[in-house]
Amino acid sequence: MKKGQVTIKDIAKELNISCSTVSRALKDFPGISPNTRKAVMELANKYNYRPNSIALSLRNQKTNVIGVIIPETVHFFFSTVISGIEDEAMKEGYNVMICQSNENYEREADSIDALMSARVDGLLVSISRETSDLAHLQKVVDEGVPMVFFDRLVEGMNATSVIVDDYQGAYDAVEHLIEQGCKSIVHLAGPENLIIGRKRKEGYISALEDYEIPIDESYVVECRYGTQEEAEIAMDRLLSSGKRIDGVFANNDMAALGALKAIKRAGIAVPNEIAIVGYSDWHFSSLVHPALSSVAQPGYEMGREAARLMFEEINKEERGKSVIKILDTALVVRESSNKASVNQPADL
Amino acid sequence: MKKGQVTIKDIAKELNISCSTVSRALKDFPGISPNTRKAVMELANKYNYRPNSIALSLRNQKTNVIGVIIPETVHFFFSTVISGIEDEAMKEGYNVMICQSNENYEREADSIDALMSARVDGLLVSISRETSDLAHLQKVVDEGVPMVFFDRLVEGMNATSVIVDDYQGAYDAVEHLIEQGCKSIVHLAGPENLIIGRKRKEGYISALEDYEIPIDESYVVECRYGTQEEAEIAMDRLLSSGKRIDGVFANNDMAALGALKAIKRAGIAVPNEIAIVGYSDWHFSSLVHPALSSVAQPGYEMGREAARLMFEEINKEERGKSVIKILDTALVVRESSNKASVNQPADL
DNA sequence: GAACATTATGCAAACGTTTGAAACTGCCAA
DNA sequence: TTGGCAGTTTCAAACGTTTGCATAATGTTC
Repeated sequence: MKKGQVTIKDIAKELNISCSTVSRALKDFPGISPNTRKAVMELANKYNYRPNSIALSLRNQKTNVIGVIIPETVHFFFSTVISGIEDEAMKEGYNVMICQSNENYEREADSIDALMSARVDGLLVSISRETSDLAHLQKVVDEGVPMVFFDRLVEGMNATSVIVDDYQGAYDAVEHLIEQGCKSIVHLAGPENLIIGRKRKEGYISALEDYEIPIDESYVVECRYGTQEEAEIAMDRLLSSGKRIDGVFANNDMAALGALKAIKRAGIAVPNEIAIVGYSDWHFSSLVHPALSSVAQPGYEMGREAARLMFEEINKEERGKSVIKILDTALVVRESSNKASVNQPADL
Repeated sequence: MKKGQVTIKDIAKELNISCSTVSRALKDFPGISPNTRKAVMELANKYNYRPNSIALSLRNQKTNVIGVIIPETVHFFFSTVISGIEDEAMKEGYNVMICQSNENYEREADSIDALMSARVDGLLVSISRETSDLAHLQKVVDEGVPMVFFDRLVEGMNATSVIVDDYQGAYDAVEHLIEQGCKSIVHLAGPENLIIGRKRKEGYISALEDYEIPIDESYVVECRYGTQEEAEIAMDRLLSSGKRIDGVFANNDMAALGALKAIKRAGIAVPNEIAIVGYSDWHFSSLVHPALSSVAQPGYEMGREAARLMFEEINKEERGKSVIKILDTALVVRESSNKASVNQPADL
């Protein structure tokens, strides 16, 4: 027996008929005699024939593959996005090619090249933290390949995007802290070059303004890498500065956790003396002690929505104008910011 | 300008030369005049020419794509495996197509079909919990497509696999509990149909035997789904049964966490009255309170190793005999099982 | 000025599939 | 006998690329 998978040719040869006939028999085209059809079907079944997607792609100029570029796969939020993309793609009969940029510009550009070479029908991208030069992305647009950004909005590029309402999420979080009685709220901010971080900071500031709390820039500390250690150090410094602090709003949960650690080590009670709210509602947030309040982002929904918008673009003839879809966040209040909860025994 | 990406044909037409010449010029073949080469290169650059992988795949009968089938992407361990696979694949110039089975047999079979249709050069598979019929996998082997299993060994199929030494990992964990003075150790076991779970149970039993602790089957409770809630209920039941219990070895960290919750709610001290060790060392394990001891599995390494074995198989002519690569686990001792630590203030 | 070597280029087939058009088989009617 | 028609089937081209072989154009040699 021949190696590899069976092709239409193999079937044609074995039955002594032409490829065209086999092709038509396989798809119930009119004008094929019942006998021929039956013989073809049987052989196809016997040899487990599967249409060669590569050949189809070449002929149809369509691969039914979408490419995904994501900063890291090992990240609770992004893994939920992938899951959403995958589910939606499978439903639509698309395969998904994944590349992780590891937050590295070079690798992002290389990955885009690889995916473009693979002639993906569309690209779902969340740009790396490092990326500021947009040439590689512009090329994609110029060549007419639909592209949808998710989670991280790209400035200077008018493209369809799915993001979360970071401003509102942050506003809600800070408002909640204020309602809990906080007046001196620290913000562990994200890096300045990601819109995401800036929007959250804006939400923080607006909330303070709306409640007539004076804004003190020294209460805003940039945590560039968003790691636990970085936040811990930043928090230590703030605590030992002697400033009055009764609330912390962190740009992400890892930072919130770092802050929590520093605060506990300093012997300060959470949430009673300092209340904390994080951002992203990572998997671990509900599991630490005290359980961390956080702003939940709908990752799975984001993945599905981004894929959906992509398929819309793929299916329509002319390029429509780009949409920005904003998904709502949900503030999840847990022990770390809920002063009413502290008299109950802390659970986990 | 023509829509879509530029092809060799486009360049050939514009320069009034043949495709062959362009093709050869692009890859520095001998026998092309410097002038022609230069003209081709310039145009290729100008139009951002990228070889069409689809056409290449068809011609070379090789796609440079590997397929990955994974139970879920939203899972700390699996996401690290994906990361390892992706890094290794990119290094070797391969793209990665990912399908998640969501632990569903039907979907797993469909995904395999889709990937085979896409003519992937190899398949990396971690089978779903549900899978017991292996016909879909056997077909892959029969058609000569290299396949490597990871994490979950497939019985009745002699295939290259990368797994973790579950027996030893479990043995180490239970031995550690015994060394901490535990004598009545509960095992929250995994589902019987996954080898993984059975191996861990064997490790548990061997450790008890080696230390001459009598084995009581009622101390082994199957947690089919491995959720926190399931384990919590199981633990509640065990605690209220009046049995003496001073240690828990759980089949995974979620179950360990469920047990921890139940135990704390019952007012029993961890680790002093009951010590707990989980399995997998999920991201959250170090973050809960008390921090959970766990058996760490090298997910990233597993991904890389599986990919590496796959490329080896792809590159050699005849199918070699299948290897089973066993990676070592590492016991990470934290507060939940370290009685020496309890006098120090619990951190987080 | 014929024979030949060298250099640069083109032709055609192949990979697997689809599809419009052409062609072949019977068969019936004019 | 010819024409026409339906029912089947085949041909050929196309998608983008590579590559063995053929060919063209030029230069070199006796």
